[in-house]
Amino acid sequence: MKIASFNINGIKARLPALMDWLDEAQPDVAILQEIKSIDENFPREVFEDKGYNVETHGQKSFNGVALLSKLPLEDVTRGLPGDDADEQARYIEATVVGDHAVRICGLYLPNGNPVPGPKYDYKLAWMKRLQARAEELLAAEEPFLMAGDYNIIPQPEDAARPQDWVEDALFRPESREAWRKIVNLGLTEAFRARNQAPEQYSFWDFQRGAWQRNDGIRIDHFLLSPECADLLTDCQIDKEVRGREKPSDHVPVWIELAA
DNA sequence: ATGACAATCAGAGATTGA
Repeated sequence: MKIASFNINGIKARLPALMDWLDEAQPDVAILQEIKSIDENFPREVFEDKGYNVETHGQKSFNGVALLSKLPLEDVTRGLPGDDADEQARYIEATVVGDHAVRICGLYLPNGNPVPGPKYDYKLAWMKRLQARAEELLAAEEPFLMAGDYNIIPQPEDAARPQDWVEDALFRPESREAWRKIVNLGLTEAFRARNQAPEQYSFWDFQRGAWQRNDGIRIDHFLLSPECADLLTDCQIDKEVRGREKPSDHVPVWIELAA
């Protein structure tokens, strides 16, 4: 089963690029972030015509996540537990049943800039809630994954110019500590489990010719439960997508599971 | 210190992103 994550930066603006990528990459499941659309305006029919089931958790203008799946999406829940007052659409869960049942958690973790400030406080609080959700799911001892745009640069080697990010919410010590606390619950970061190569990025800023200079960062991740990590057979980044017509600033990351 | 770039909503320019 091929499961991909892609921050598309606007479903309306990215529809042609997204359709082209789906046609060639043929993921069984696509976890999308930043649809920037309310549910009613998401073009679900064009994906259903390709054989995908569609579940969205959108909001007006900003954020918004979605799941596309060739297998049925079961027990869908929207929103990250732990704060009923949180109105930002950044989290969706569903179960996909192939050879194994896998709980899919799609997330768009807050950016958190500027630091310090309320946006950074919100990021760290959101990560605590994500940790709590991971602890709940781990207790079941079943396959699950949390994937999406984490807005976290885990290590210096995950940035072309780490010195540029030391004061940034994506790389601050508090951010990376919160990330490590989640990983250290016993989750496997899929990409580094299979690839130690340098200069592997998933985001290049639109500005200053970042793509042309390969000035990127790796901030889109898959975290796998032990039972899910045992099924992992591959993890790759579709880097070339960034060089196409009207691209997102992120590119797809995908895993292959023996599921 | 600022702006560079893109998307959204709205119908200009502010807001957000990373």
